[in-house]
Amino acid sequence: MSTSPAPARRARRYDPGRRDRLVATTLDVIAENGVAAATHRAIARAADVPLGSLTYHFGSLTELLAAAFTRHVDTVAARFDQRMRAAPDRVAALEALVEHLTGDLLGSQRDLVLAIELYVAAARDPALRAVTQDWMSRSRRSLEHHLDPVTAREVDALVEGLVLHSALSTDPMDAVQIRSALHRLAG
Amino acid sequence: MSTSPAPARRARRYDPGRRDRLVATTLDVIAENGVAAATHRAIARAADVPLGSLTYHFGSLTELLAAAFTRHVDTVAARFDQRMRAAPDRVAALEALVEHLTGDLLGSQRDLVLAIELYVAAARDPALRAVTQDWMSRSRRSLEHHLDPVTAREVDALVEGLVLHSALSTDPMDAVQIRSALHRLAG
DNA sequence: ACCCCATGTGTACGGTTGTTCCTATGAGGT
DNA sequence: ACCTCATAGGAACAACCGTACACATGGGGT
Repeated sequence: MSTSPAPARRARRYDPGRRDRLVATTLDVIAENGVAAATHRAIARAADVPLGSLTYHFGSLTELLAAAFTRHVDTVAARFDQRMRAAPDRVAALEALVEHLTGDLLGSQRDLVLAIELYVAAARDPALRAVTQDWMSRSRRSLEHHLDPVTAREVDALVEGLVLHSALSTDPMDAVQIRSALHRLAG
Repeated sequence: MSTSPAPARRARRYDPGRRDRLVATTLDVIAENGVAAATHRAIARAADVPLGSLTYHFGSLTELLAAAFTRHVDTVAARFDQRMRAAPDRVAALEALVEHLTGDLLGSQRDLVLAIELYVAAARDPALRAVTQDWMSRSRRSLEHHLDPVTAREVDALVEGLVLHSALSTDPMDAVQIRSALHRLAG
């Protein structure tokens, strides 16, 4: 009778790096079910931590969401900048962009969803808009390695539109169409 | 003592067209505070009707939101198609598009917000995605009056990106830049 | 004139949310 | 060995939500 008195007592203790893990889990939850479903409880469940742990590590839910999106933007922006920087010339840069779009972005449903969800969050919460703007400016700066500022801006807008279309449309553009559009705009 | 027994009793009765008014009010609330804030109670307050009236006229909140977005998309799509159809040739169509963007869309914060909020709603609710897709296909068909299908599609994506940028960015593109980008893509 | 039912109205319910708060615990400095 | 405080843990709260429902009311067909 007294062998197991506590009903599945949580033994977890001393969990360094939990803060980081919470940020990562938050991204997973957003990618899986959207920002709207990224509640304290859903994240706590996914990370297998008690509810109170969230508000201990992050002052508010918005703060946690901002941390998560910031991490994601950092990852994607760094990868993108590296690709653009690695291209030897304008033509190679455009091809790298096509690859980035068709391979990484439109290929992985996860990144696509996260992009849209960031727009959603930014549209709703001014505190998160800073993250979106950071993403947009970094994206533009990466493009400017091989494109003049004006063209970079136009290409950036087109890319944003392509992502949106791909996420919400039933028949997204394929690589050939995307390459053609980019070359027409920047070629 | 008995002169005013009921505390501000609502005298309203017999309100034909209330259903339509609810749809219009819903759009106002969305434009003002976003889909996230478009709750039964907020809409009821804005339309000055009791809470129960909403669920009487619309089976669910999603149904009401869909009706509102549908009305908005109908309005904008009709206006846009008329503009495109009225243009005598390709060049005039592009100029009309510039006007549509700079004048109507980017000019009125309301339409801009509603566009974004529709994306938001569509991203979250599958039932609303049909409205977004309807908008996208109608928009493309309007462009096809003077543009070949491939170009129309590319322009459509660019326009969507421009709208997104304008809504979320701090320094949106001006008419000159937009015209230049469109001509490079479709000129 | 009368009745019916579409419409209007107010309230209540069950559920979920963000956040607060109190208590427990053990790793690290002394 | 001991004390301390950053962290872990769980319960509670007030606010809000969508929806259901019971009841009033009067316009329009008869």
